[in-house]
Amino acid sequence: MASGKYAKEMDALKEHLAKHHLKFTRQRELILNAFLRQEHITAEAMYHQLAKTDPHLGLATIYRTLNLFCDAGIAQARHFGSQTQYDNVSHKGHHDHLICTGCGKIVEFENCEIEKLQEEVAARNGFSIQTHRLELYGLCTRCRN
Amino acid sequence: MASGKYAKEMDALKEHLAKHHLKFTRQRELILNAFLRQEHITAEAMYHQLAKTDPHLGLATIYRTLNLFCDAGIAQARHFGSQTQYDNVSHKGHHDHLICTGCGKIVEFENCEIEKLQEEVAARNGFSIQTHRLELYGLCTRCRN
DNA sequence: TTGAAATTGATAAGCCCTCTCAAAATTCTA
DNA sequence: TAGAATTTTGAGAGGGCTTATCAATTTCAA
Repeated sequence: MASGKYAKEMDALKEHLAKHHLKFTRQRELILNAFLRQEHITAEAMYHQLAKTDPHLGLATIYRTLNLFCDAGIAQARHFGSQTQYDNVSHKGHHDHLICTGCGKIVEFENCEIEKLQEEVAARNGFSIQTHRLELYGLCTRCRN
Repeated sequence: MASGKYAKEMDALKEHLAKHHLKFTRQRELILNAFLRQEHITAEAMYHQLAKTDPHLGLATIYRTLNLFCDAGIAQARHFGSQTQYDNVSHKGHHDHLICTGCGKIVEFENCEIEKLQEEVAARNGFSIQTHRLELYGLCTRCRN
């Protein structure tokens, strides 16, 4: 049992590592702690952020580790524009996105009723939801003219 | 007024072209007709599909044209994996997905209540929805053991 | 402690998409 | 309708983001 601020996710990671014969490294711990402070981040952004304290951390390692987090259910990759955003699944207030197809504007929102209906749909099909992704595409007020 | 199976979209395209001082070309007509037969397609897939009958149609032209369709409101780009999917906006019968993170099983579903709530959220934020994407990730019955 | 196996960092390579530019096609003008 | 002006096309070069490669290092189980 790990202790500390992010004990739950640390345990989830360790369990995933053990199950797949992977190893717990300084870099993985480092990147996990940095990642969990964010709601969502790109590999590039994390690279620059960590470079301040760990200048020798490679970009490839960041990518590999964030993808590992996705496998472990801690992160979720989302393609946004030309880059990949890694979302923090455990972040409270999971939010969804309204995306304007005209100007690219993004509005975040949260809706409990929708989430409840999602649970119902999942239950009807024998699924237990771990996470979800909802993106609404349309035109914002300004672009509708 | 265009005639034929896809008259409505053809008119929409011509109107957009006229408004922006662009030209109506053989390639644009060709690609539009091929595109409207699909629910969604990638530029690469369309390139190979059209190569059978028009081997000299360039990939860059496909990309340019599909992006033009997006500007004209006929198509909509969506990043999926490493590629861009161009969705046929006029296509009805949108469905969502339940995805098992254990075995990869995918179940399609449709839920009017969720769609209604989506409309409400969008309206509250001044958006008019063109399309959406909803994916629920979790474990199916079998994988939960 | 020791050896097998996994990971790392640097960079090359790959993929997807856009840019460039001369030749061709379309549209406008008279 | 002929010619001029403008846009588009096709082919390949270029660019951004991500993954593959590989020798050196680190982890972990026995």
